[in-house]
Amino acid sequence: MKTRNTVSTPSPKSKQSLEQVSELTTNRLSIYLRCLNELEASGARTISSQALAEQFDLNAAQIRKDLAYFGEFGVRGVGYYVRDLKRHLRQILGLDRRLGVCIIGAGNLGLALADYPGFVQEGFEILALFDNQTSKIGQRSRGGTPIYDILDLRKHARRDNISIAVLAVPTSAAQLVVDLVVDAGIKAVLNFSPGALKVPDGVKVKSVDLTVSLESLSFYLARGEIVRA
Amino acid sequence: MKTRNTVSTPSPKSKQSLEQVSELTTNRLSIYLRCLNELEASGARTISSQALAEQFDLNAAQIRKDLAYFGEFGVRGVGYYVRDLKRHLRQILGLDRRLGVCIIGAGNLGLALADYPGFVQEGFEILALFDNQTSKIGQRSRGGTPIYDILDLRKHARRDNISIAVLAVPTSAAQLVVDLVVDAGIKAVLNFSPGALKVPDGVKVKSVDLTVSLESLSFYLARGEIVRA
DNA sequence: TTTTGTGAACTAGTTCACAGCT
DNA sequence: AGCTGTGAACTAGTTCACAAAA
Repeated sequence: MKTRNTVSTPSPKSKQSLEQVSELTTNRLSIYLRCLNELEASGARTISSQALAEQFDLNAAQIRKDLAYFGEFGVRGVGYYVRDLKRHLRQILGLDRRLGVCIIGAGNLGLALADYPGFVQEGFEILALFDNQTSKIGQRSRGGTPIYDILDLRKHARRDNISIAVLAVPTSAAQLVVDLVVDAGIKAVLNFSPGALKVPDGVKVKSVDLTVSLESLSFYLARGEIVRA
Repeated sequence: MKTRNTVSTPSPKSKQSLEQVSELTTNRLSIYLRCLNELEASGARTISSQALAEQFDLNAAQIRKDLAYFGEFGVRGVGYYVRDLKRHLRQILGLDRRLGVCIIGAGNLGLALADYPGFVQEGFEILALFDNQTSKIGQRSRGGTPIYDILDLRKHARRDNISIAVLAVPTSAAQLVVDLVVDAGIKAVLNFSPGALKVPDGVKVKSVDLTVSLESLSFYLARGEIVRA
């Protein structure tokens, strides 16, 4: 609407570099991409926000608003071209390239994550595991991911261009390890340890807190009993 | 001064059964409990919301407001008694009892979760794994959790009083499996499969979506490059 | 017509600031 | 004095509803 530029590729808004996009929005972009993958697999060429919302239990206005932060990808009277929108979302999410991932902690969880099929997806590539136990260093996960010495993290991070670290270490080691990760120049961390981690500005941490999740379910169960009583 | 044998709690507000408490609040209750555990371990007897906020990077007013949904646990001029508040939080979160947990899917992830130390905590007890592969049924996880036939889920759920199911199955099986879980009378599900699950009212699903988490980190990295450019 | 993109209205969540209790 | 509990103010997020475009 603002752009007079009527080219087929809808030039991304200047908004993109100026406005702060909420994490709730970016999480949904990821969900939209997944929906589009399904739609494309089922042969759909176009989809309206209305149809997308109905099919995947979302809100149509929210879909449009989320997308509108990044450009005008739709066609009025038609909807969105599935293939086009997919491409745009992949670009917005930075998935139009390889993303090197390492997993720190070659315990049960780390090894499981290394071979988790849902994890090896889109542009992500799990390049290495790291641990401090000498008995593990030099071994490989079942799927073949090599286990290196945590002390060599910086070296490998640079050489293999690792951009995301997944933390699967005991709680007691978490802060120490994330400091090493930051030191190795890695700017994005997916943390499975409970509790908050201190990192400098410019480093992003996302935490999956299993204790909080379970306790929240417990609350729900306890509450349900009260209500029913 | 302090609880002598205060069996009757400072009468929980009638609010408790009436008002709808946000999930953000219940997640934070879990975090507060963790903080209190740390504080108690370090010998603190009382803590003010201010001190709690400073020490754990929270907001004092929010702590007070969150707690106030459930009762008046503080003492003006003093703060909160650590041990008392811990007890109240455990009761609110329904952790003052055993909670039977099962894990569905005895693949890498399911087996790792069964033995994950952070998982066996508070009132939670991982009682069983379930799978449909005959080669796995009858075996045990390293930590000793038995693997049963998914078809016997209902039987075991009743016998062992399982109240929470953790789903660690392939995406393609997720909806089918959650239907079995619901059918077995389980009312709370922690889902590790990507994508939404349909469940009837009265069943609570919490999802940990690793794809969304990773893609959100990727977005952050891509955005960072744009900003810096 | 259909459907987008978006201001406006609404709802939810957070933080402020202070009366009132200890 | 110190600190809680809470209305009020503020901020963030969602949904509505409609003008404009295809």
